[in-house]
Amino acid sequence: MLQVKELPDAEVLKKFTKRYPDANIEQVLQFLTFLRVASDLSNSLDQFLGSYDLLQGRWWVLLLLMREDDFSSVPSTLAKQAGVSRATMTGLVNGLQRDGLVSRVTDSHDRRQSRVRVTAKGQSKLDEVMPDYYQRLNKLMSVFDKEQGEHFMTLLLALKSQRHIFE
Amino acid sequence: MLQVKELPDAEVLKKFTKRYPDANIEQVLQFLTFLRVASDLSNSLDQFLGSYDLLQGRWWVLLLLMREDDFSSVPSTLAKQAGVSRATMTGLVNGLQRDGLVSRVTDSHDRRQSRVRVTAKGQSKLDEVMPDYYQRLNKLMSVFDKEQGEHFMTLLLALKSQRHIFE
DNA sequence: TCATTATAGTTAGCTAGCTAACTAATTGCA
DNA sequence: TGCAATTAGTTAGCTAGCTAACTATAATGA
Repeated sequence: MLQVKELPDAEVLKKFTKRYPDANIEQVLQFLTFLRVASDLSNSLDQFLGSYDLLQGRWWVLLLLMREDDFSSVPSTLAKQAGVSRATMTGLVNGLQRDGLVSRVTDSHDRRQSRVRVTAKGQSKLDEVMPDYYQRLNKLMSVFDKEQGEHFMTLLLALKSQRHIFE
Repeated sequence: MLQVKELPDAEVLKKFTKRYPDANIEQVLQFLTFLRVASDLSNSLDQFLGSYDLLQGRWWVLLLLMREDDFSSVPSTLAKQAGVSRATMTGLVNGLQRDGLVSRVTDSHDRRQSRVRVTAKGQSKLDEVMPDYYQRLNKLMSVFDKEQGEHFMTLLLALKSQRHIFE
């Protein structure tokens, strides 16, 4: 993820505008600020999760498993839900298994599949993390009042609808 | 970067709210949507840059070098500006050098330092990419009118000011 | 002066993403 | 029925981050 600390200043932008006349300074700053704030927050979240020996990838796998009634799922489904490749999911599950947070169960009618289940240790890990997470999230998002929060969502969804433009 | 495809639906959120009473559904959705739209756009940008054999890391190094009057800088400065470690910068410069987009110049009074300079090939690479980039960025950000764009920035900066909460 | 401290760059080894290629198992259809 | 196509999971090898440790050089201060 983009992580530029020094956004271009006025002088630099002027230089670039000269070389590349299509540049629109406001738009560039809005876009870069958007990516930058998001990556800063994402890194902060990782730092927070790191204090519980988790990172976003592993944390999400645990959360996806907790959604299920029997606290278990299959890797390919998890991969789709998490938006990562099956290969990546193999790695995430390996790490979680090594730490004792999930277990692999081969009990299945389809012998290509394996099931992944959150262990008791995995559940108590989440029970430690989540209250702290929700309290911090509450503080964070309280910078917006109700109207601002809704407007923020509207703007985000408008931007999202245009993501094909870079493809 | 967080990349969850399936944001929690109402039923799942209800289940979580039961287990973790501090959860505030609107806030969770706003936060996750924010990270998700940003990571989608970041991935789209990478796809776009990939069509020019670049990725964000390398692209930013080239841009940082183009800011300089003599098109050159030193790795440690580049690392600070790009917000990556010196080790990561070594790797980025290696890749760029292998592709002939930058060169390393050891000409220096401080023999610990080396200078990195954009080559003519690197400059023409950017001259290919940037007009296309600015045109697409223009289309993307045109979903916002002037007022919306300014409001978006205000909201982003408010959120940014709270990033310490997860640390 | 010269020993300590700080800085620059690299290397090694980690996480976490990717694609492509592989094995095993299942499904589907001629 | 049996072969082809599909699916599930893993592995190998890539990019791009990180920290920690290392070498070389420069700066500092007793």
